[in-house]
Amino acid sequence: MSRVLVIEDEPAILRGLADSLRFESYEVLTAGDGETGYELLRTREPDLVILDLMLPKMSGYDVCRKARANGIKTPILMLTARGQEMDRVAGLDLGADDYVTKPFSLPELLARVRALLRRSQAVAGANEPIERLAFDDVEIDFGKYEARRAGATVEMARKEFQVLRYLASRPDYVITREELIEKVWGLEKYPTTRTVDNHILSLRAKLEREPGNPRRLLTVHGVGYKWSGGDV
Amino acid sequence: MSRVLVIEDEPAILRGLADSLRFESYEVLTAGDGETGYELLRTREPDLVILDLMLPKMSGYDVCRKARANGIKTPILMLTARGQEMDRVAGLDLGADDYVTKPFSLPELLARVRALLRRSQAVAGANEPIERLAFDDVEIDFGKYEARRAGATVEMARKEFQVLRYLASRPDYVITREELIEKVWGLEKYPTTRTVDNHILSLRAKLEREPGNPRRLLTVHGVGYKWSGGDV
DNA sequence: TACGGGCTGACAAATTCATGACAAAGCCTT
DNA sequence: AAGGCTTTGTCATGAATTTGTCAGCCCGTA
Repeated sequence: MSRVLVIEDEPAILRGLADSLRFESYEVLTAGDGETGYELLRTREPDLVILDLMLPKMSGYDVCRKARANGIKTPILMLTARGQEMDRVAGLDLGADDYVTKPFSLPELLARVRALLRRSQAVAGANEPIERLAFDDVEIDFGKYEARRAGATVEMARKEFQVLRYLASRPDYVITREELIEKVWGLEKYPTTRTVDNHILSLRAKLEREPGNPRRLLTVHGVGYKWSGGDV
Repeated sequence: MSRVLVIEDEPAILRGLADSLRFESYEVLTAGDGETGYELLRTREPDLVILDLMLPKMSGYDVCRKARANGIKTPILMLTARGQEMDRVAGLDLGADDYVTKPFSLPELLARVRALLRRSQAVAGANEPIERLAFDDVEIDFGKYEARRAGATVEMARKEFQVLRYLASRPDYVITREELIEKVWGLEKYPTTRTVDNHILSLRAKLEREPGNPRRLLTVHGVGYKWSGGDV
């Protein structure tokens, strides 16, 4: 799961936030002042920062500005006390991505956290996931989660779509099982490499002309699998 | 570059927006009340309008409605205060193209501005909210919040209209519960994903021929739901 | 106060997914 | 070319996750 850094000086709020976030199974880092917070932001590379505006040693303002000035693009969710007279637009102009006023509703804050993370992950995708894939008599649309073969719908499970999508996004490159697990399953889950084989197996059964003698989903012995895009 | 009209009565926000937009090298027009704003919209033909909902003399609501009534198709980005009693989708009903709740994140607002401009320059929107939907023996008018089946009125709750509308605006594409919640409910409210299921359930009960074996409102296990528009 | 809409929680049902075992295939050494 | 070790194919099975469904509660409105 994602790593969230909370920088907040009021112990009660810090505690509550950290607990709630952990309950939602985020990894949580905390800091009680701006300087410590900035160090953690810089060194531990969280996926999201929840940043109070009023902090000892270095204000949230400054943490935010300094982070952006140093090219740190981590999404920042600002916490400010209501009535804290601050030009909101200007505040966000520092580079914060969203904004919640204290006292805040915890569900709302969590919702915003999720939304920010979702958005940042959507952007961060290293090599563009492909939207469509066509070969032989098969057509696959990853946005619709639809697969057809010779016009007929083929039922595929989510993991199958994901595995295939990842492989096919880098045609002809060999992908190790470890990489596949990291990218498709994420870092939290860590199934056996055997599991990957099974998904390959069922993909072959559904998509290959001769599942026992694959032409598209190829094994590279001792290394991993690859998607072969060329004509066969 | 594009010309943007900002209609907003709070000077601090107006100023901040105008500066930011200019910094992004847009040409910016401003108005502090609805009447002036509407005049500028009519006479200066901006490429985009950022429109506050609460305005002196003529509300953003009315500006929007009047503009559309007069055939002005300029994209409109609505600004609404949080908690302001406004239904998210209903806001779009007026003919606004997008909206942002205050306090908003400036980067997000700018992103939406760019998106709207891009969209308007390309072909008219891919996933505009739809106004009407007809299938099998069912007819739905989202503007009027009316649904009929075999000619007889079907009572549907507002949330049901909204959920259906969002799904049906992107036929065949799988929408996650999270996205549905964000788009229909917004981030201030954040119901359980279970809630989504219930609305789907009741929609199926009202619209599907065989609610237990749906043909239109389909589940995509592990991902979300989709509206299937094709013939069945 | 009654009522409909809407949210939650609980449990059952459905589906996907992970694992382990064993067979088959591949690779390397001799 | 044979043997031995490693890697992969394949399948059955049970665990885990996800969804369907329903009853009950809360809330704002008439």
